This record gives sequence, structure tokens and C-alpha cells, in this order.
Amino acid sequence: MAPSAEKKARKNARRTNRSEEDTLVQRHCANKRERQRTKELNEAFTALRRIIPSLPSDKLSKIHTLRIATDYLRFLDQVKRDECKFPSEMVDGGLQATFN
Amino acid sequence: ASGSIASGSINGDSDGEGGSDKEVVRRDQNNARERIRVRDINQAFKELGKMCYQVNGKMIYELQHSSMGGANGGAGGDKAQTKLGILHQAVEVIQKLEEQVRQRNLNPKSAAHLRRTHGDD
DNA sequence: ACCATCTGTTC
DNA sequence: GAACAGATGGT
Repeated sequence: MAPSAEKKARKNARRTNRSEEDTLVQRHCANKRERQRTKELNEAFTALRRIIPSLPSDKLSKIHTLRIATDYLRFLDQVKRDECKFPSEMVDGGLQATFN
Repeated sequence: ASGSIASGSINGDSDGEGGSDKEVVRRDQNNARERIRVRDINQAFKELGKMCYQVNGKMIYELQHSSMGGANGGAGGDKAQTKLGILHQAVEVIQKLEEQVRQRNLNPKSAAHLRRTHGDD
């Protein structure tokens, strides 16, 4: 008997299958991670959407969210600067309202 | 006087593939749009990140200590900001600024830089 | 027009 | 592995 030939054949076949299916598993794995990453990114977007001034009816896109957030940040910075100059009472209860 | 020029093979799909020129053109256009769209988003990210960095730096200067809240605790805060990081930073900074401003106009005569020396609370 | 996913690339 | 950008198909 010469089982070495058979073993070699099986080994080669399996090794090839491994490599092929292995890279396949690696990709599925990578895809899964990327998907998770995207999810986290979207959660962060949602968190930002909640704190920027906008009508609840508006479903802001990503780009709008970013632009509005930037503008609102500029606005707040400006308000802070102005208030430092005028110790007078600027009774602004509605911060976001003023921005709109 | 406008006859179509000899278009024997440029219009009909000579290729046995699934890419019959028209679809290829349409995909190219879509890809181009998408690239532009992504570029705009990245630009918006860059601007927001810039603002966050700026405002955050001011807050640290006013508070006189570089503890950095909790986002990053490095004096040399020069790191390429990730998109996720920018979003988190934006939320943090906006909330802090709003709070600061509110407390300032809540008090009739509060200066910006007055620490609690005497206890009226 | 906006987005999610798969994928290869870069760090 | 995380962050990113390109291609692509789906509303």
C-alpha cells in the first residue's frame, strides 16, 4: 500500500479549498467590521442631529448636518464674543431661535 | 445634412459582456457624481473639525488647564481627526458652549472669568 | 440627490 | 484592525 499519494492529493485539495474559503471568510469578516463602523458613524451623526437647531420635520442629510453644525458653532462662538463685550443683559432664552 | 457617422460597432453592443456601452457611460457618470458628493462631505468634515479644534482651544485657554474634558488628554493635540472623532468632538463642544453662554446671560452681572471666590450659593 | 454595502488600499 | 475612498446598486 502507498497511502502517501492519496494523502498528498487530499491535502493539496483541502489546502486549495482552505485558501479560497479562508480569504472568503476574511472578507466576510472585514465586511462585518466595516458595517459596524458605519453603524457607529451613523449613531454619531444622529447624536449631532439631535443637538443642532432644526425643525423635527426636517430629516437632515449628512452634508446638511455637517454644514449646519459648523454654522451653529460659528454662531455660538460669535455670541460668546459679543456677550463678553456687553456685560449688559442680553436676555436670550432662545439661543437656537436666534440662530434660525 | 446630418447623417450619423459610420457607427457600425460603437453603438450596438459588440461585446458579449454585460457592459453594453450605454450602461458603462451611465455608471461612469454616477461614479463621478458620487466622488464629487464625497468630496463635498469631506470638505464639510474638514471645516467642522477646524471649528471644533479652534473653539476647543479657546475653552482650554479660558479654563487655564489642559485636561481636555475627556476627548483626548494630550497637550500636543495634533492628530489627524477622524470623521467619527470630529462628530463626537462637535457634540461635546457645542453642548459645552451652549452651557457656557446660558450661564452667562442667566446672571445679570456675571463676568466671564470670575471663579467662585465667595459663597453666595 | 442620498445612502449602504463590498472591496482594496493605507497606515 | 481602524479609517478611508471608489465603485455600484438601491430608493
